[in-house]
Amino acid sequence: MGRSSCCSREKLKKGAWSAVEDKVLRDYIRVHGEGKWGKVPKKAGLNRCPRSCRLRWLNYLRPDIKRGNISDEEEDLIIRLHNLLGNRWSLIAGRLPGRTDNEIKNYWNTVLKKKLQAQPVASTATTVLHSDRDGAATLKNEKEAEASTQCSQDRAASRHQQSGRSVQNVHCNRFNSSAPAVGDLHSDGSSMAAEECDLFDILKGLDTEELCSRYLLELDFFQLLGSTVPQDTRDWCGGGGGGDSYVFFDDRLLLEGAISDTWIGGEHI
DNA sequence: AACTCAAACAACCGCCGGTCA
DNA sequence: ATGACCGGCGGTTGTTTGAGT
Repeated sequence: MGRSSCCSREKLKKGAWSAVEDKVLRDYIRVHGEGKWGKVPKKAGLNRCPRSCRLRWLNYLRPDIKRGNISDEEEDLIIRLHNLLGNRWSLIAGRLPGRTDNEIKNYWNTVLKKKLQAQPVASTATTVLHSDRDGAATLKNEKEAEASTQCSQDRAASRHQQSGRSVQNVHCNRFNSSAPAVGDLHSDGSSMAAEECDLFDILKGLDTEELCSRYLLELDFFQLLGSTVPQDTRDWCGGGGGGDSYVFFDDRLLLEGAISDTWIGGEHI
């Protein structure tokens, strides 16, 4: 399995792209469209490997890419989605129109990770659940905490089992009590297009391993998958634009006494 | 002005799953 | 059935930039 780098296999240019190369690639894709990356370098006359072309297009040249700083709302959303999905950058990026997985990954690794680490309660795998107000939902020991976070780590581990690569940066911060409320995030309804936040669409991106936390399993999660999606969830997913009743769907998964209390912070619903 | 260091960003790499000949 | 290829993903590395001294 695997393969040697296509760039090193042949004598292809590596490193930063020049403006000329950008233009050539952009023009080529404008005419021929995306896809068939294997043929792009030759046809476009670029001395680059196909993967490099694809990456350059996806992460930089695509016209719908939003350049510039990550807004507070976007940052909030990234944190929340990361809580839920772990390092599934492409899935997270799929919820942030105009942002690439690479951009989000970089942002997480350089900014958010430090921010969350600076908040002692927030984000380590062994302080998964914590209530700093009444303590009711605090996990009493690390084993419990680890059990609830193991699933996403397992997934990452299995992904890397064969390669023997160590698993790093696999976080499971879904009970991050410092995370701001989604109601704040979406109160203007602007950070997500309606079609972008369909509950089922999001759930499609998950697998059962992602949901194997004992806390999640204790909830009647699958009921959510049936026809009884709560109205307020639909409201939020519809991007209804305002209102105080927005409840993110994974809040639902956590809405059990102190858990939800902890995660939501109590002031937002 | 020169240097150091950290942050930010772009790009590469290894791997996996799907597809197709 | 099999192997090569392609597209995609996440982790890591290299380079650039900017702040601080």
